[in-house]
Amino acid sequence: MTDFTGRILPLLWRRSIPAPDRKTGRPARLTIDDVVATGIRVADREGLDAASMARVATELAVGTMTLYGYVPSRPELIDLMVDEVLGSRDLLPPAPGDWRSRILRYAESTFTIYREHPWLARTSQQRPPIGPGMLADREYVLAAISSLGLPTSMVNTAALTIAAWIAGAARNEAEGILLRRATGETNDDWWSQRGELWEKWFDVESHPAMTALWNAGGFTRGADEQARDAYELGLKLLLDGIEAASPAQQTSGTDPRR
Amino acid sequence: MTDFTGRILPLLWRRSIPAPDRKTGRPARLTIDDVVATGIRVADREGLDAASMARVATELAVGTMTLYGYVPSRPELIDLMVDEVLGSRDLLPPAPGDWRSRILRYAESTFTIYREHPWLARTSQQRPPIGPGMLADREYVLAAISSLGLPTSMVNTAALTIAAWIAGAARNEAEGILLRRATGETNDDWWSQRGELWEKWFDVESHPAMTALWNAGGFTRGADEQARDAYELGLKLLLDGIEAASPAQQTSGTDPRR
DNA sequence: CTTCATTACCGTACCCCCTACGGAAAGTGT
DNA sequence: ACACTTTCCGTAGGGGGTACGGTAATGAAG
Repeated sequence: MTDFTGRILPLLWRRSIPAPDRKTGRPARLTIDDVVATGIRVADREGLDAASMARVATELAVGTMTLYGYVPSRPELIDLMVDEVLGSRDLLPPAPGDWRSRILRYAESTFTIYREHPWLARTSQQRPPIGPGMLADREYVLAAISSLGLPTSMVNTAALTIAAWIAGAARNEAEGILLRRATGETNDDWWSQRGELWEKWFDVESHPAMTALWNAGGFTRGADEQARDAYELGLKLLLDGIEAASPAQQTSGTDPRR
Repeated sequence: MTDFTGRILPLLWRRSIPAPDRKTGRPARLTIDDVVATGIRVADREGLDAASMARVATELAVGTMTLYGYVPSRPELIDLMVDEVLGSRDLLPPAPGDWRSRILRYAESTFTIYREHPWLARTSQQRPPIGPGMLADREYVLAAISSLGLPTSMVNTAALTIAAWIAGAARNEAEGILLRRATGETNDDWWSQRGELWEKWFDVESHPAMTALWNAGGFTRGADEQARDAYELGLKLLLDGIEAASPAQQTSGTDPRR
């Protein structure tokens, strides 16, 4: 079978390479894409942990060890799943309009994939799989930022800032979805259940700011709404600040949304 | 032994409650604090996965199942570890100075605990353990924001925004530490290893913005430096934006740092 | 001092996971 | 029919979490 010597890149970029087209030997029953797609399907429905080697193999009606002929090990399978999902976004061709609406489209798309594949929230951001999907993602953000005319040294910084904010919010939402599935209660259910016990242990004396804000009605919105508010505030501040740092503002006036 | 009926709050708040002081029966060899402290110690040194029930028990020279007399199950142990660590910060009494320096102190402190306990990056942000440590954390941020005089409806939103940005950056850094430990290579090592293969698979045509930025020297800084730059840019923009939204600016002029 | 009630300790067993190894199986070409 | 190549996968070994039920250690009562 294929010899993976610690390298996952040929697998990530397998579609850029002509298939080896073997003539001899026992024909394979599956393709890598079958394995990756099944992993994604199981993870979508039952979470990342459920997408075990044994489970994916069973789903494909194949022995567990057969998968190791397609993929070096489970971590690599997960990398392939991540890149596959990132590559499934319809970001290209670049959205028309100014940079802001392009970023907003990116944000929408990011939230969408995290909602469809909430297990993404449990994969590492550092050292992502360097495959076509992930690069297309970066390219889109960089293209949007580049149109601003920022100094070169700031372009990637600004892109990382915006992407990190959006991904963080999407991950938080996805984490909430996972927890709702796992526990059967929503975030708001959960917080209000604890609310009952606040009376019992919460020490008013040592939490004056929190108490004051509570009494002033500063906690009336639900947890999910608060998270949304924070996301939108942060995004607005970051976009405004970056736009203000650019020499030539193409859009004048304040942003019409909100 | 103690009967946990699905409730972890009494464990989190155990220090606010007088010990039951049993007179009869076999005396316990351990305390919950022993178990939690050992869990933290193991996780600090070898990662969250290493802090298994079996391992923590061995460390305490006790049978695995003995731990279940102190803690309902492993997830609860981890919650207790998280709250313990959050509570170990020296945030109180509130730092002197304006709100900005208070937030910067919070940020420093957050980075410190994530560096000392990088496994925190692998614990959920949504639905954190509602214990004394986590509440003290929130209280500090709310107190700092409150001094700004923002409209009530915006206080918690601003606090969440800032806390989320800081925690996200601290988590990213911590994730890097975990990966360095696990793989033995730094982030920059890792990226430069991949760099060799860019020539092989990267398609210049479909990544014009990235290619242009590369040629302009926009990727000369290392991955960790880029992440730091992005963190600092984001923090500055968020703080500036929030300050600008407050009616009474106590500090006038631009911020002296940078 | 014995016995009992109470509490804590923990060995065993079951189920699930990942994966190294090596032999069996299923094709092609001769 | 045979060799050759490639794929399939059973077995086994090392982890992990935790339910169950028996055993050990104490204070109190007799």
